[in-house]
Amino acid sequence: MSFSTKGEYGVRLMVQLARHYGTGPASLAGIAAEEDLPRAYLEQLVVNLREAGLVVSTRGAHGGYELTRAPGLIPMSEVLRALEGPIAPMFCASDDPEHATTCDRSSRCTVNVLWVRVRDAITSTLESMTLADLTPPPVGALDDPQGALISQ
Amino acid sequence: MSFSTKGEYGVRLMVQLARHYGTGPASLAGIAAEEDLPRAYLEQLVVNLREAGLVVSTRGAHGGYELTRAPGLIPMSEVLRALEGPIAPMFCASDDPEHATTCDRSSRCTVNVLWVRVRDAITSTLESMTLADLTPPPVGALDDPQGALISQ
DNA sequence: CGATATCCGACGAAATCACTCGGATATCGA
DNA sequence: TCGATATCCGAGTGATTTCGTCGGATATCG
Repeated sequence: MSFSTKGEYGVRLMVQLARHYGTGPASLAGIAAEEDLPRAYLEQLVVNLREAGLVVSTRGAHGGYELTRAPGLIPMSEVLRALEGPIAPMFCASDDPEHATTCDRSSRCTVNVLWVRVRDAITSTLESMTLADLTPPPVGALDDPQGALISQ
Repeated sequence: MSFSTKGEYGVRLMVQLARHYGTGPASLAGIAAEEDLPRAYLEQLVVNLREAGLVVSTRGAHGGYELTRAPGLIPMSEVLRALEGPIAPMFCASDDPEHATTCDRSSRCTVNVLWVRVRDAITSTLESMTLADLTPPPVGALDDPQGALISQ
């Protein structure tokens, strides 16, 4: 019962992009260095983020990736769905109707409600948080009272 | 992001034990047949349930397993912790303090709060449901709308 | 005694995870 | 135009986890 490193690294990648938001594209090499993550692996993850429309890329020198929206407008549910696929604690309780394989026990299954409730708890939590909630304030904002609240 | 078959099969096993609650031990062979699950595999899972104090076993002929408590007194959080280990969507957000490996990023990590909230959403959902909520009422219980026969 | 169970450890195939590698393509500054 | 810098893309790989199976020891009941 845990997210993989795709979710972990991908979220950290997105936080870095949020910190650079508005200052042009940031390269994977730079982010990999800042977060101490394998660059070639991030390359794989960012494909999913791009296909989900969360980031856009600029090729060539001084290229890189940037968010397509302000961090406050990007719910974490969208980020994790892009990285890890549909949120489904069990195959019979996916939030993607396409991947919800109807199990042959459905008629007499009394357990499904458990997985559905767990799924809804996860998705509503992820929907209630945005990238901005995970992004530390810029370096100069030492007297920001909410900054201390986030970093606790 | 999903529970394994340990969680799935184990919960279904527990539901069967709940249905048999109060009528003496139920054998794994019988439950495996009822749920169409591999008996030898259930044998492995039930070890964890026994060690967690959720079931007791009776050896020998006419032996089997039975719940140690009424289904209504068994929260699903306890069942899934026994089957899947500590609930932790990320290694740095385990509900078992012993397994909560302090990550070296903890001082500057802004992402941890996300995993903690997801974890709390899962655990509180699992704590709010008991085995009785997943156990269909017995066939002859038409005059027991509250399911009191199983839940207490 | 023999049928029925739990108990216990070991083994193994298959899938998934967490990457790495090599090269093709695009863009910029000099 | 050249070369440095990046993204893009598919393939491959070793380690780990998952999902079981198997064989046998032990306990209990009739």
